Amino acid sequence: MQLYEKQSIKIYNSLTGTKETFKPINEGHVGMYVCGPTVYSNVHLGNVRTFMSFDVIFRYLKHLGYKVRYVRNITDAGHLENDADVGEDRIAKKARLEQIEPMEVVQRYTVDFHNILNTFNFLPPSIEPTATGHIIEQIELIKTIIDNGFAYEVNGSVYFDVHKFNETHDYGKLSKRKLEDLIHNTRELDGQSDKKNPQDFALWKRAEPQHIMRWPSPWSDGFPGWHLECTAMSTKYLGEHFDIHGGGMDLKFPHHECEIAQNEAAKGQTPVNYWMHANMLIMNGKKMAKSTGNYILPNEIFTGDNKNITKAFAPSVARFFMLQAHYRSILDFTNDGLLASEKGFYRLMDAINLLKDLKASEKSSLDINTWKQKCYDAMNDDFNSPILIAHLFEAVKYINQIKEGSESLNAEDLATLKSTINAFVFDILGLENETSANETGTDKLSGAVDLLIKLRQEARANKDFALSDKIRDELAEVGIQLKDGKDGTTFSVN
RNA sequence: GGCGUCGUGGCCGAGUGGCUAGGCAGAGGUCUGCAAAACCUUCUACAGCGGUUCGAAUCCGCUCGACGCCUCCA
Repeated sequence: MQLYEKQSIKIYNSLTGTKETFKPINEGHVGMYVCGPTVYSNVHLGNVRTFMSFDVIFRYLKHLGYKVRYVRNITDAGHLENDADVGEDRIAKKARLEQIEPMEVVQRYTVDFHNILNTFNFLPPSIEPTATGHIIEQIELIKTIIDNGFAYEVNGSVYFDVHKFNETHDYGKLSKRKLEDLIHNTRELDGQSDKKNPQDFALWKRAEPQHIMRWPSPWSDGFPGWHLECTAMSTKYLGEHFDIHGGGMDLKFPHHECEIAQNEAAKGQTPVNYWMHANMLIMNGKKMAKSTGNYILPNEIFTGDNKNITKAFAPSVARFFMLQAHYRSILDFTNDGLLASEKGFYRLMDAINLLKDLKASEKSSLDINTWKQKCYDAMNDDFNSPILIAHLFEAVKYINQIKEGSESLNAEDLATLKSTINAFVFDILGLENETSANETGTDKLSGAVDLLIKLRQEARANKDFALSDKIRDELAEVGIQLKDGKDGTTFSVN
């Protein structure tokens, strides 16, 4: 029996605006697609937050025993800089500015992206396809959409006919927009356009002569449109109809709306059962923007080399900070918030480090199974990591109380506590125990500190408090804190 | 302007039609040679104005504000 047969998940579906009980198309299997980054610059911290939300969702689904195929693409083909139908794509622009090949840009920032995600302890997705690796699939998809009458060719470019599509389908159902409103609100753009209507979007663009990234197609030497790759790759690896599609809130319109339209136009069915959108990350109460300095690169969190923070933070601290907010809430990234999370995080880790020394009793005074189910209930309720963390702090209290002898657990309950807390903290939230990360050093260190603890104990027995305090205070200065308890002294490295 | 997502105590952040979120910070206590840690107890809330209801911070309406998309930016 798999865990998912006992734990019923509810997911907030952006399409319907309600929480729905999750039921996969094929029992025991989950197909999940998340829109990945465009690799033309360092990955945005907000993007990291979005992917972190789905990393935890991926981890939890796997924990429940689902066989999950998690597809997250890399956009390496470049998009037009605006919808005005003119201008160069973002990757080509970056390449021109830095005087390197477009694929060098792609390579550099793909490596950077993977490095950052590894540092944050992300699990790699099952498949990480690239847009340039699926040009043929995209061309085939365009052909189908043209054949079905929902796209037209003009001067070597192909556009999706939104007005035609809307006659028989509902364009705007995800973002709750009406085509009439879109028409009414569309601005007049200066550049001349081949489009029949401003709401139409490109499926294929003819490349200008200076455009480096280009592929042959039945219509022109050119490149695929902005929204097409996700449709092509999700269909290829997850099928025409799959379970979960995720991404940042900012992608809801037009990107995801267009994906739905492309799928319905090409395959005649809506592609996704559960649409999930992660909310934005802001900083100091405002939108992050390079131009105003209200900005931080993910890497600068680890080095502390940014004026918006006062010190460096461990990757797990930043991860813990982000997971203390629900994925559908706007999260404000602040130095004070990080400092508070850091203290809480290390308190959690200290308690976990105490677990291995806890001794089982004859009887249990705590109801561990109820607590365990509360942890599952939290994650089952639309992956509510903040509630889960609240329950984990409940366990911190348990652990400290057991250590002090005011509460007790029998062997079976103690084992349940250990396995549950390890599963949720490390496997599901993906945190790392920073304090004992380098095990080899820790063994030697603990031997040395244990000796100092023994010397201090002797000094205290002899009422030589000057010496005992010297040992305690000087260890504290190098970041080793002694903790006197009923059963002797332990220490933690900060 | 349109469409979304929101607006919770000193700070961060959950949740909910009537019953403790949690973290950080503050206060008191237990323990300690003194501290720290830990444990116990505890003070600050639900943007504003109306309405529905026996009862709303929770539902509805309006106002104000924030953030996102509509327009390059995750």
